[in-house]
Amino acid sequence: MDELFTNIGSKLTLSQKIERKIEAAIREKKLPVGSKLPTERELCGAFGVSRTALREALRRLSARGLIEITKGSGMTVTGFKVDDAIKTMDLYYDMQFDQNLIPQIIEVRRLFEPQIAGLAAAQRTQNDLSDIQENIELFRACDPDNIQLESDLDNKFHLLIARATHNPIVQITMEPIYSLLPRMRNFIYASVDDEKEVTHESHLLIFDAINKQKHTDATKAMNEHLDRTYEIYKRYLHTTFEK
Amino acid sequence: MDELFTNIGSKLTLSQKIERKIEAAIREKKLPVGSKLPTERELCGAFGVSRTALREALRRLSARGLIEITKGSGMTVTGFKVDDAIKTMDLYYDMQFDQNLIPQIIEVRRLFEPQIAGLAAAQRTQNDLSDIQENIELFRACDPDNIQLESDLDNKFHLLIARATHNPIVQITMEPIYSLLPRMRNFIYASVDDEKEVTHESHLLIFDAINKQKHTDATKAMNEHLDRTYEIYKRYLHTTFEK
DNA sequence: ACTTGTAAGATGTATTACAAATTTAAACTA
DNA sequence: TAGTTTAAATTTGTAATACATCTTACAAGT
Repeated sequence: MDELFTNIGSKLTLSQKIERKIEAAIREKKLPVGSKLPTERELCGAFGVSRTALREALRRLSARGLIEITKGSGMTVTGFKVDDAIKTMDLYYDMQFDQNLIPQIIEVRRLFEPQIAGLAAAQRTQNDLSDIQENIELFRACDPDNIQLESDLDNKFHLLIARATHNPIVQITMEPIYSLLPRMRNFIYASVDDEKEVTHESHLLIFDAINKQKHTDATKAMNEHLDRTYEIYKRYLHTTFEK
Repeated sequence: MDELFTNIGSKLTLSQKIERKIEAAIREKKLPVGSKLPTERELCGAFGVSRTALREALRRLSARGLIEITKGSGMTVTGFKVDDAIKTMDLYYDMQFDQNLIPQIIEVRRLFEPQIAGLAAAQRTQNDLSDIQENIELFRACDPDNIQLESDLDNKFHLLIARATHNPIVQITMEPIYSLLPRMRNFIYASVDDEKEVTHESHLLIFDAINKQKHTDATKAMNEHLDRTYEIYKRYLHTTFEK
């Protein structure tokens, strides 16, 4: 009797059923991206439900990034672009943020970023190069006492390289991680003295390889750069907890 | 007059303001995961808004996976776990799915999976090993005419290795990709003849390296395995479009 | 041609009422 | 007393109506 009588009533609320119907229509391109949805009144009539139930379904869809609602104007199908996915990942990392997420993030960076640098060397455009170069210059020129700006620029450097791959999946994977790094600054970045000079040199090396489209060199340079970050992290753990 | 008269109204709807307030409370752990929210009526009183506006805010939060609403019972703060993030990524890939997503996915796999195999060699447990071994055995024994099962097992193999890293970020990155692969089967997998034997051999090689915790060998074996996949893909493109 | 005013149409919010599910506690039975 | 049933109270879900606010289009006026 366990398996027999389960799942009879769908247990979904009416507004959830409506949500799924519209979502399915969007996924199947029956409602193509950019098209306008019928008005609320029309949809109420079509589904045969009250405006309350319909609107709650629409709120769900807009919260998830599937549609966009403009007061006075109407509703349009919005595609669900890279930024929506990145925001969701941001939320995830925010909720999961704790001490033991840090080693996991470092692990992923050491795993992926050298490869990313290698791909960037192959795919980068002139725009990418000038963006990275500008970032390096800003980093070099910034006040050594301004730890916040310094580490922000450092993160931006890695972000720009990820974007230079021109692969949106790489972006979605890495951008939420970079936006999380500022919160780890107190754990890692601040504990070093002559950090800035060494970082600047590393960045130059990486940029040079990407500029010259030397795939292997870029991978290697990024690898060594992150190895140093890891050493700093380990040193921090040592000085803080071991005593 | 440029700076003076800009940005007066926040342009956020009331329900969006409410959504952000509650979201902030959750992110700041003022509403810890697992705790129950006040009832709708209480929240209406607290915020001084109508039930309509409040409920639309709550619909948004539940759609995004931040809270769970149970009819008759109440509302609780849910964790926003790995599965929520994966579902979002699934939606993204579903919406972006087109011809040129395929090369991007292949690119990411060739970029990341060898590294993942290397990490798996270091982190795998006995459970991981037996799971992978079972998968290999099922693959070997499956009917060669059952293309569907065959490619599902193939995907599962790679999924198990990603899990063997025991790094949730790796999971979130790769799992949505694997769940997308079945839709690419028609594009890639089916066009090969003696695919199964070769795949089986490759999988054995990779497993062996992971089993013996040989980091470099695992990376290399996975690399070669994916190179072959890429060759198949190129061959498919050639035979299909070029003529 | 440009600005302003007006009306129509769309989404946003408020209110009231009731339906349906769950929880709680009382009443009842063995 | 322990367990079960019943009933009431609580909570979320849906409906219906009214009005507010924003957008757009178009007409009117300068």
